Amino acid sequence: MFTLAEENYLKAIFHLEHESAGDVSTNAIAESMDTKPSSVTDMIQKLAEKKLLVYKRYKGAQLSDTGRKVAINVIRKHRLWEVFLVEKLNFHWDEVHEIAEQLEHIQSEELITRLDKFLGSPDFDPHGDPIPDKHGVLKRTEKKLLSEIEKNQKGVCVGVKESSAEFLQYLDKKKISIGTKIKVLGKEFFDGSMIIQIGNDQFFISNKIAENLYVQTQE
Amino acid sequence: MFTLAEENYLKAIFHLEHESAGDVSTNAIAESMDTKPSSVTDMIQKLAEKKLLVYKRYKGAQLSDTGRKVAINVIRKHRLWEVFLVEKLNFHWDEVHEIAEQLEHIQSEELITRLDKFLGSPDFDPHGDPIPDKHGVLKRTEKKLLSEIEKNQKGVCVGVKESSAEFLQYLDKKKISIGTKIKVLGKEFFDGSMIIQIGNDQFFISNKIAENLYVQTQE
DNA sequence: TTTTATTTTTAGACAAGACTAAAATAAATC
DNA sequence: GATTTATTTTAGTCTTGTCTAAAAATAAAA
Repeated sequence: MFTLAEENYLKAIFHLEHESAGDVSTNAIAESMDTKPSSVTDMIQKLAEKKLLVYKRYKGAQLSDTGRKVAINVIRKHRLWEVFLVEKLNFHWDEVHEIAEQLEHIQSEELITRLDKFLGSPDFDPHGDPIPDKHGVLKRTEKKLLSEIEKNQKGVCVGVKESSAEFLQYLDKKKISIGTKIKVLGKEFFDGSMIIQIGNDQFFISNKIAENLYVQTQE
Repeated sequence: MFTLAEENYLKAIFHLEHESAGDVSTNAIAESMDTKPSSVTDMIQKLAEKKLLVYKRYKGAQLSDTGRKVAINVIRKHRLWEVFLVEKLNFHWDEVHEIAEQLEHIQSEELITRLDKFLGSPDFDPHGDPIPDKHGVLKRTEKKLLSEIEKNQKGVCVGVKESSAEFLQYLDKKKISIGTKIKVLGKEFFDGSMIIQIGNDQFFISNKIAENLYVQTQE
């Protein structure tokens, strides 16, 4: 249906639309896709002709409803494959992105339907990002940074803000992953550091960590 | 490492080399890949420059050792994914080819190592074709056509010769699939038809069926 | 051994998707 | 408001992989 390049552009534009309001600039797309602005102009003009986005010269791009649908479907596939790689093939959550970037372009509705079922229709990927359902509907999560949680409150780890390999490896060492339940036992005012409890273990974490970890607070 | 087109050419040439002896002709490749001979000439010249095959003008092509290694690796991936689709996602064996054609090009050694392990290192794909191991070694099967089996001999169904959707569906209806044990109870001389036993059921099959079903006779 | 037919290759063109260099537009500064 | 700076677009080129049409080599037939 759509080429690999087209799908990647739509996906990138979708993500950029959610990072800041308004139209997405040519330069922003170029930077996020590690390509040149002139190449981006070429492509968004083609995508505009195909009605996958709305484009005005010098004014940036904005996904159309159909364009958004395509983007969300690619993201759904990406995240489902990530679950597969981590849950079934025992990859670490910091190893799966590149492979999922390839798998997300496999064309077969039936495949994704069955994969979803096989995985138990997960709502979140291994990084805690929500997986859109068949109709593109995302489970809305009220996720906060761990640093925003008050003393004695609990939360479930649902993702990370900055996903550098070093940070993910730190979390791995501390046995923190998606679904890990965290309770804030104490919070230091002057530097934002915390004492937290995971299972029966209690330990200290710095503000830098707490500001990069998303948790979902229990209603 | 290699492009999608390159991998497909190498795979096609590998299969053609096993269908008949000698160099593989330009026309044969073109036909098997549903493309034009001139396109094939272009590509095999490029592949020859990359030392993936040996090519002499007007004399056809022949895979080099490295070319064969690449082809076998693609076939390994294709067949492992077919096992995954049938065993884990419950696809029918006549639905998986197209999807596996896409999945076979996913680039990640680690992925295939883990997929193989996850599937229990299968020796055969759902069509009964052998799956090359990590080093490209194929389990040698002494497979015969069912029509070649003598009365009172037994065999295990390992594959089909012509895999048209109609034929595969016929087999499905008769509950014949890979691993099915078949015993020849009687053989009619003049038309080659047979009475066979599968489990506790006995039934009649025509020569046309018997000539399209591969079985492995027990040593 | 010519002639004819078939196969294969070359030459030239095209689409997708990228690039560089230069021009056009918009934003920022004086 | 004029000018400098940054962003975006155009024009032209390149690579990959394909095609058509025509030429060249091989194989088959007379």
